[in-house]
Amino acid sequence: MKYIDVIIDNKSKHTDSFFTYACSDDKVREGQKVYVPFGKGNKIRTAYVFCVKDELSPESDPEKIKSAESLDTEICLTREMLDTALFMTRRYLCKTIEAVSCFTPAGSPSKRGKKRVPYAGEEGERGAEKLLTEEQQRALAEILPYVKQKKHGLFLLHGVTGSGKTEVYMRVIAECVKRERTAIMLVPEISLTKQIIERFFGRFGTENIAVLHSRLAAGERYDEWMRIRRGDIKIVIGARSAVFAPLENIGAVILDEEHESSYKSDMAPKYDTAEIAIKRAKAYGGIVIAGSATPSVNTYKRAEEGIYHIINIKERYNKIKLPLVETVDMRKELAAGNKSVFSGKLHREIASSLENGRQVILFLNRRGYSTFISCRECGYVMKCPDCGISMVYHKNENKVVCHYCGRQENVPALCPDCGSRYIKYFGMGTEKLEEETAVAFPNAKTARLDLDTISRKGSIDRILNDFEDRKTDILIGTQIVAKGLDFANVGLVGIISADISLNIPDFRSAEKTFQLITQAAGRAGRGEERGHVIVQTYSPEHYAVTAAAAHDYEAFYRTEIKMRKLLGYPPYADMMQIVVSSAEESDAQAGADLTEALLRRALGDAEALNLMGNRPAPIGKSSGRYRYHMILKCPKGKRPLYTSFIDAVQRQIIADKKNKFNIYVDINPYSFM
DNA sequence: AGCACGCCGACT
DNA sequence: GTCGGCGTGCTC
Repeated sequence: MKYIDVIIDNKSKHTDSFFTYACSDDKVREGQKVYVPFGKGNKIRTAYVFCVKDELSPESDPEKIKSAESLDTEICLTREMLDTALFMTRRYLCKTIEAVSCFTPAGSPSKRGKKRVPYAGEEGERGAEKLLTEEQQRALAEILPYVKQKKHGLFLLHGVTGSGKTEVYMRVIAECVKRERTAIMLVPEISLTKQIIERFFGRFGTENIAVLHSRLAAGERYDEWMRIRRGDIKIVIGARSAVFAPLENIGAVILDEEHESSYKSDMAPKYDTAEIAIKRAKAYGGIVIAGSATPSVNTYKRAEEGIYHIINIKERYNKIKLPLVETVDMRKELAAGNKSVFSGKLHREIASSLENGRQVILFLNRRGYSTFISCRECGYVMKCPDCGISMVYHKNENKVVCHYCGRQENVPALCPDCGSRYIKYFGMGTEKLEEETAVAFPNAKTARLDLDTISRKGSIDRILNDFEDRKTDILIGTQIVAKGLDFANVGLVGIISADISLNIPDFRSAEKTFQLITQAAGRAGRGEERGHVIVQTYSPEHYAVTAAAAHDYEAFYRTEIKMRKLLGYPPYADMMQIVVSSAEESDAQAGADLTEALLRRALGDAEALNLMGNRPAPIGKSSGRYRYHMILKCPKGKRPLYTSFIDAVQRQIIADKKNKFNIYVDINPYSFM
């Protein structure tokens, strides 16, 4: 007879703790999926074993102990997976079962006996190993000894677009496979990664790779999980959830485009993929490689501190020159009487590109509906005096609002800076841009690529194929067009407005702008001819714009890190968003007030100064529930302390069943809406 | 979260 | 009398 401590698979916050069962089957192991009777009705529920004991611990009451019903002999997690799940529970303040569920396959075995290989017949250059550039060789010389010696290490591969980072990843993975170790290749968005996947299939063979993507049916997912767990598969490719692949002896985890926001989960558990990757790799003496042309400020800071080894790749393949990036000052355009979306320069360049038979990409990053208040005369942008963040125009109330602290102001009739009456709110989306493009270039064929046009299944491939086949001349799109697309015939990239991302109400706005300009610019001139990029902006002197135009990451980083330090933003702090929601507005507000009071008491007078907000969240109502939020700025190094306070408050609130509101925490959310 | 228990009002 | 409303409390 064994005794097992299990976590029950149900959604309740009230049962998020260990329960002890007797188990007559001696084959039971830690990590095993089991079925146990639970609650008054003894309904059979799924559970996961965290601990197997021979004796009942003295504090548990033998009278109360029930017996486990049966074992699931198929599914058993490893100790490392359990430990990583527990790490997540502490770090992200999620329920243990939520963390465990990341590691377990949903569903049951696929009914269809044979699994179809999704990319069959699309094998690339089989086995073709490209010759390495000097810089790639140096990168590998630094990384491979870690793999060979089974030594844990973190690497930041900082290389411009087209510098051959993927070849470095593949060589590292080949070394892992050679040593009977495994590897995880993470990409931000699997649907935009066909080229990388095909190269991997070509190099390693389809039978050795599992590609995990959201299109997999539950049964297929289960089958893939089993294939990986059995050890049949050594290489896993996928988006962020692939970091939980049931591999053992992990030699390397690679995060390609590490700066991408999709590596932060926005659903519970709200984990940071890089942190999971590091935790898991470390357990096996494996390495983590974060690769990007525009590393996140957080990661670069950690590289400066020596936590990551930084490896630079400065040269592009075949020494293709980086594109020429020119900035157009839109204030001068207005002064010259041009009110169109196209500056004179961009208009001329588009016309001449089309004449020469070359294609054009127009990029407009219109995220959500955010608009901003700006003076067309002097470039002044209305910012919250408390938060230093751009304020957003709310049409309903006709007010200007800071989405960070909730501060409201009236719409100014005149520019507070220069007194001009040309102060206006702006809003231009890709749809309108497409219309205006059609008017300006009536002979050109245009296509639009954004969330609205790709929602239909397969339409993304059609749009991209048409562009590839030169059936369209001008491709207009949001961030999607800036990411990883590779068209040899694109000579010109126009960034319609760098100001949109610059003025979003977020402390990362400069970072996002630098990344977007750099990534979009990387789409130009991937063939033989040098590409040309035109950036239109009302803030041509902003450091994010000038640094991106000069292809100078260091210059951007130095300015940005100073600002972050000054304002106490990440990486000098963790931003903890606490959201209270309820079906009734009054309950949500009362809940937020109670949460705030409890938190202030737990934090003490000094630390409570870092608790800001407690007001309706910018998105004040979502799926019928009213939302309030507050933000706790946690200074570097105090994260365990602060999370323990929040955890205690959360438990206290949950314990009182009279409370009619929900509370959740998102640590370093990507968006504070 | 479920689910059962239990203490009140409405109805055959 | 008894059927069922949902407030309360517990789950190894």
